[in-house]
Amino acid sequence: MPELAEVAFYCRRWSPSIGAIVEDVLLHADKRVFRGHGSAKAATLAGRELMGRRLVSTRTHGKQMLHGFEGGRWLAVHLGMTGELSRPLVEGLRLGRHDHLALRMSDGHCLVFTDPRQFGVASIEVVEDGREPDWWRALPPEISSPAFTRSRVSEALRRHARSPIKPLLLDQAWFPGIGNWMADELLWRLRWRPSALAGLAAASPESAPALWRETRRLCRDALKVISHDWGDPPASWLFRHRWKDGGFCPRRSCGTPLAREDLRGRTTCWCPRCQG
DNA sequence: GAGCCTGTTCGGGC
DNA sequence: GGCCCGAACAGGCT
Repeated sequence: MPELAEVAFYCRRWSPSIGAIVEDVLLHADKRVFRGHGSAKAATLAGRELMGRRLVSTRTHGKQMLHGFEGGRWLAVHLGMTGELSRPLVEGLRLGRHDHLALRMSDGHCLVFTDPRQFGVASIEVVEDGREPDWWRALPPEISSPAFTRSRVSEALRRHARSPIKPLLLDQAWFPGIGNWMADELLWRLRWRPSALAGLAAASPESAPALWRETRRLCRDALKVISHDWGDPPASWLFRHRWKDGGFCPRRSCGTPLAREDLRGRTTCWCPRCQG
């Protein structure tokens, strides 16, 4: 599921345990989600670094999450396609076969990372200088940040002029947090055809500012609706109509049957009339 | 049983 | 080197 707003939603689930101490670490080190550590033994050793440490922060950056513990211990989580975070009570808890990491906390809750398909990643690291890990500080500007500028959007369009616009929107180096449904929503709002080359947009002076504005607006809207309680976006969004064949364009006075096809390996939904 | 899938990475080709 | 593309990863759900 997780794109920007869903990631924020899951991250928020752990934050009530900020201030609590890790009393036990259950880690299935041989699982694929710990591939960043190189070996199961290394993953187990890294997991031990969290023992006895207090959770001090949780944050997101696009689809990335970073949980900070005392003493420069960090737990990074990427949810991949099917990852989730939960915070059940320790009492009576039985872990499932896809619960790869569970931190038993001193507040009586367990911080659990689940991911059946294991496209997600969990990794633990120690950073002695008291700062966040280097790779985290090197992430591209978040869409909601001032560093995400019109000229950056314009540069993305220019640099990838020969790529269809939709795959470019999925590029986390330029649009961190945008995933498949957000990309479709954005293009539908802009009335751009997903297969149109980015260079076409780059050629028109209004395009980059429009894309910049709508991207920021969509992120804001999605966070508002989804990140607090996983609310469904309103029926006026493409979101509600794009999941299976047979949907209709929700734009007032359109109602055209939506097209749904594979583009570069990703299901893509658009309105053939509005996005002609 | 077959097909589908809200993500990322890697190797091949141009 | 830069960029574009398809394949691969895995398991639950329809």
